[in-house]
Amino acid sequence: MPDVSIKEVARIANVSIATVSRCINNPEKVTEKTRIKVQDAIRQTGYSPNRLAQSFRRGRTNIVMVVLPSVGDPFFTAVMKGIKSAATTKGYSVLIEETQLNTMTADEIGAMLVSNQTDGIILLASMSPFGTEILSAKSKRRLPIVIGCETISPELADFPSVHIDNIAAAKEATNYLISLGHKRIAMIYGQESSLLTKDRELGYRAAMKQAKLPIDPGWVVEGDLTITGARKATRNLMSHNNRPTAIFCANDEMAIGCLHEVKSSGLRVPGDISIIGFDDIRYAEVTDPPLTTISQPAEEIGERVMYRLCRRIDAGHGTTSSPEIVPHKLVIRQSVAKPAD
Amino acid sequence: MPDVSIKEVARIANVSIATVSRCINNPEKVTEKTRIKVQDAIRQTGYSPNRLAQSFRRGRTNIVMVVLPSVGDPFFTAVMKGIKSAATTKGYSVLIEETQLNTMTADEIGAMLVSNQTDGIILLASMSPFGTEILSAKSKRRLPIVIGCETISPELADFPSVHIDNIAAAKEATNYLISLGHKRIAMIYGQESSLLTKDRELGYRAAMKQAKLPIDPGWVVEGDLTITGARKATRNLMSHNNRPTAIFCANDEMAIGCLHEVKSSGLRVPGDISIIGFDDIRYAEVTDPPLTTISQPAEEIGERVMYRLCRRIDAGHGTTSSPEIVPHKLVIRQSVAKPAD
DNA sequence: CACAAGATTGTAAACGTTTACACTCAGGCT
DNA sequence: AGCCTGAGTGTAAACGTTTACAATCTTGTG
Repeated sequence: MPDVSIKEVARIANVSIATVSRCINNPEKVTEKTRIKVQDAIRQTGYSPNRLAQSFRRGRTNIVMVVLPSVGDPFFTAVMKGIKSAATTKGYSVLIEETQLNTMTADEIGAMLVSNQTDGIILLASMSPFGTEILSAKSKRRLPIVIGCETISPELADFPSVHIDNIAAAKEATNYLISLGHKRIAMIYGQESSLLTKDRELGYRAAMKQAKLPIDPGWVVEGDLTITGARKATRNLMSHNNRPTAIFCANDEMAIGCLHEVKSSGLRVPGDISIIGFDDIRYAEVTDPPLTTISQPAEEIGERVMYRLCRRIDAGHGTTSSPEIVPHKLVIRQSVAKPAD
Repeated sequence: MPDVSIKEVARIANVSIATVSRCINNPEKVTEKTRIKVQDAIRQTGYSPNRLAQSFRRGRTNIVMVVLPSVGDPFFTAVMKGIKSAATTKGYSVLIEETQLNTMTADEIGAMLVSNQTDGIILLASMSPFGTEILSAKSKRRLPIVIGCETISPELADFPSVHIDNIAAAKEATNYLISLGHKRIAMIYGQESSLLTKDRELGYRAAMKQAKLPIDPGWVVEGDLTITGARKATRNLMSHNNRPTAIFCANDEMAIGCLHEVKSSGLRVPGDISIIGFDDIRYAEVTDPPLTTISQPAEEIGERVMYRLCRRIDAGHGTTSSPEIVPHKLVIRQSVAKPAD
């Protein structure tokens, strides 16, 4: 049985195609008798509506796109989990695009936004290069966009967003190190372009300033959010003549790389160097030593951001666009101790 | 400027809509003069074709769906990377579905297969429960499906697939332990339902048999492919009265959990217990000690499987469906040593 | 019993493309 | 000049839905 359309069902059930359509979409508008007739015909033919035609007619695909830095990052996959679970209950499928992969140029993403292949977009990556692209796309066709995890750049300010208070969280992490007596505290941040990372750096600097601790410029290094990037950054830190006693990493992925590198340089963690991460990915508790880190409610962020998107899709731009701040938490494990000296 | 359709462009360029369409899709069938006229009109109006209408008309979405056990698993995300890179060069978007998440029932996946929202499917999860669903869907509408990583179950035998030789690889891993003198070798496998895991167990058993080493039934335990599952399994193994000297884990994720559990029980790796993993995820080299494991060319598998799918989509079912075996490699790091006794 | 009102169903248009087919027109041939 | 060819273009149908509107049926009421 090849393509069976609504017409065939109508013929078999001996009703009009309109009735079949109503049977499926507004069953309450149809007599029980005909409903049964039609359902029988549907079963008989194995009919299922052509989604392409539906999408076309309704102007809705029930697909949303999520743009993230990397599907490999356990933190973002945790967020994805929340997104997908919400998406499923709302009847959406999820299309994934990575920015890291360079798989799509700004133009292509822009094109995707415009050519309504998707009903809405969740941005988990700041994508500064895409900023303008998005804005122009948005004005062309008011495509619902919401932003997750990232603090929003001024140009995107009128999009709804869901995230923790990155500045406060980073401050808390740094303060924890300070409270234990650390004075020489380094930080490995992400890419220059990442706002999220910028905020965490801001928090770190604020905490240091408040404690009146100086920051050696050589202590603040870029790690591009990957293990390998962090290892390289850590090597630099280790060879620094004014070596820090603690390192704050802007995400756990980097903290894992950092941890490994410190240990393989012969130093002990936390004996010689304390390390604190960010995100609380699931590997954080099985590192050696288990990682002290800032925990984000990743899955919850995902759910909320998806529900927020749904509201945008349904209600248009009438909805509020104020940022939604979710709580973070300092999780104390064993990678941080008092400084030796 | 709201929705501008091909009609508007035609009006402005003073040609028929057919000509506009041809200008876009078959520029060579149109005079240079009209081509310029039309392109001007397109620029002027900011027109971009309605993808929904295109999809509907052409019966093609240029979207493929990949079904995997969990987006969180670094191995599968590595495969995804390959898939996405190939997909992009071929002009496809990628839709992700997880089986683990239970986000979709078999019925829903079946429905998705049938209602041609996607042009094809890549299965990275064996999904035994979906087997029949898929088959029926396949017969209803010959939807291109290819299978990656998994060995294929008999019922899916006529689908193309790309994977390593899991049996041989597991055998190699086990033989490596045996060659170092281990005699009491345990295995933590995945879910019962996972064929992939079944094959690895087969390889393990074959190697043990060949070496004439007995397998204590208590040595072969289920770990459901997650860190926590593996930790639980490891605790069982540790408390076994005939404790193994080496543990073969069916994936690295579990090996990481296993490693952590062994160490926190006070035993040393590899001093007291050797651990070998499978997949060579990126965390494998930063564990303590770095993990000896079987490496799979994950990204390559992803690319190949995607290209294979493209061929299926283009050529229909005429294409070959023989499995494509890619090479694996034993990566020796430091989690395995000679047994103490 | 007739009629109004409301519930149910049918008719047909519309969504924006692509494409088979028909048509026009220029230029080269006999 | 008439004819043929082929390139370029236009006309109109088709894809499978949804839905406004019209038509019909049912039911309750005067």
